[in-house]
This record gives sequence, C-alpha cells and structure tokens, in this order.
Amino acid sequence: MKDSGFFDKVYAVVKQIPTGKVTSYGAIAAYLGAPKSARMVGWAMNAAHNKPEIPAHRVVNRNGLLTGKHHFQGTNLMQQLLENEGIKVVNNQIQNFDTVFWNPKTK
DNA sequence: ATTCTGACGTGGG
DNA sequence: CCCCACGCCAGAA
Repeated sequence: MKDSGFFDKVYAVVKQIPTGKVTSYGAIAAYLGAPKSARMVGWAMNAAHNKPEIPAHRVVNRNGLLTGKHHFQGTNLMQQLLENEGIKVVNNQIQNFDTVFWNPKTK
C-alpha cells in the first residue's frame, strides 16, 4: 500500500513478520528493491518507534545479531521479546537464525 | 542550505 | 581471516 515512501514499505513488511520469526534489514531492503539501502530500513525502524505495531525487535542484522537492542528501553527488552516468541538468543545473538528467519518474499 | 550521523550490507585489500 | 571504505536515503543540528 502506498508507495508513500521507503518507510511505509518497510513498515508493511515488518508488520507482516509472523510471531516467532525474524528477518534482516537487508532482506527487507532487498525485497523493496534496494539491497544497498539496508540502512534506511534501520532508519525506518527508528521512525517506527512511534508505531507500536511495528515489531522492530523481530528485525535484526544479517548476522542475526540484535544490533538495535540498544535502541530499546532496557538492555534485554529486545532479547526478552524474542525469547518470549520462542526464539533463542544468546549474547545478543539469535540461535538457529536460519530456522527462525522469515523471508518477506515467503509472504 | 550544508554537514553528519545512523538499528546495514557488500566488497576489496 | 580481519580491517577499512563505499553506497543509500532521510532526519536532525
């Protein structure tokens, strides 16, 4: 919906991430047709902070590392949320990343 | 208006 | 294998 901009597209994808799954910034960016604009995805997440409907905690970098956890309230809030969904996280690193990975294209 | 930074990713040395 | 630099776009100072 709406090509209002890169942001809205990112939101649309992130909102569609199923529970217990995660995706990477690059995957979303690539899905949008801008594999080099992965940074924008993260930036969009920053703006998404205002939109509680955006599970930004389900979006991590291509390493499966919780890089953005620093932007959340606490220190383990992001990790807690992920673990709450069944995702195992150790030292800010998602375990079985390939297993919990969700490809926007799969939608 | 200009400059810099920022939740990334990929490639080159 | 590790380190550095580039690209992308947008928002804030």
